[in-house]
Amino acid sequence: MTETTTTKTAMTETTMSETPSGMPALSDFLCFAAYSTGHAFNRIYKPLLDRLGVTYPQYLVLVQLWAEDGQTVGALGGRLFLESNTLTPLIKRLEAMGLVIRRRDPADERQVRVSLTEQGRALETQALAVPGCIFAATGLTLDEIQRLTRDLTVLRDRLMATAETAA
Amino acid sequence: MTETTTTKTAMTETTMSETPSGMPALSDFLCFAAYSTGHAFNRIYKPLLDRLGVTYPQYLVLVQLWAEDGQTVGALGGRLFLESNTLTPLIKRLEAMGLVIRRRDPADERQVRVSLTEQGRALETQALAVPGCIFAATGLTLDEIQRLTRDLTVLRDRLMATAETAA
DNA sequence: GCTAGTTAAATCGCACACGATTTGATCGTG
DNA sequence: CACGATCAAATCGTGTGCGATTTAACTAGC
Repeated sequence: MTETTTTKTAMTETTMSETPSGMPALSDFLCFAAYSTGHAFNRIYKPLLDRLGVTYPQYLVLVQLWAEDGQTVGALGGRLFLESNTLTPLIKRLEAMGLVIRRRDPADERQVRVSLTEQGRALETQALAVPGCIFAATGLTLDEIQRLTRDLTVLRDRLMATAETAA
Repeated sequence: MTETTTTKTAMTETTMSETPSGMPALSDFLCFAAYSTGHAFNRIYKPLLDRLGVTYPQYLVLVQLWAEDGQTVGALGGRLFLESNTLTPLIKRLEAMGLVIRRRDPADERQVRVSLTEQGRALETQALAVPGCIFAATGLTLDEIQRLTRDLTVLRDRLMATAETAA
């Protein structure tokens, strides 16, 4: 109880399993669980999105635009937590595929508005089946999914608030 | 109850909020929550790992090696869910930094074993503070972290099992 | 109304991820 | 022992992510 292992962290002092080296086991890292689950989702999405001809981040942009067309690059980035350095080339690829058009906003030429083409709108019909497939792959109930989604969202927002403060 | 909206998925039929287009709102996507939480973690880790001079995936490899030195590329990949096409260049960067050495296994020349250098072992002391900082950034209790980690791990393993079956 | 400061995208460089293929070593069967 | 199958890494090409910088457009203060 009155140990002298003062170098240990709060995490390792209590219940986390620990390797001989003193570092907690990787399986205990929440961040690794989030990291690897994200990749696992990506692998599930891949075959479904291949049929649509888009990648997962491209799909996320399209979901945004199906909900509200003509958003600026900044607005899309705000919702997806991505910067223009990631979005600009991604959206240019969507444009090259003929799914969207990029236009500078006449009222503020600094901004670029992204609009769906007819083909881009049409793709939503194909995409409607995707969420159901993903739902089935999780093997979770709707309640479990909602709770997990909420918990992760709370965590994400807290992490981003911390990152904000640190900056 | 006896609706005719047969094109809707199980998810959209029940409780998920829905945009005018018929696609569930992005905030409802569990996969997006995992995806964005992973990125949020990455941004928290960045300043901590910058001091160690490594990236997050490089850090994960080092955590593995601190737990068990001399693992093969395949064994590391099995634990991190990464393939040699990702790991090989990553580990070569660790080698270029002088943190690890790569050696072909004499007993089976197909395999490459990755071993920590003195400098690589020494880095663990610096890294011991990292998990505690991350823990603080989450603002969660240990119980909450453990439950979320377990839930995510279960989900990840189920997704990977599905991907396995589909292949 | 001109200039300094701010803002939105775009650009550049680097490091993952991952599908697909290649190279080299090992194994299994005849 | 031979040789095809299998296996572990490595290689190659494409597409994110993101820090840092640049460019162009707007805004505020004098």
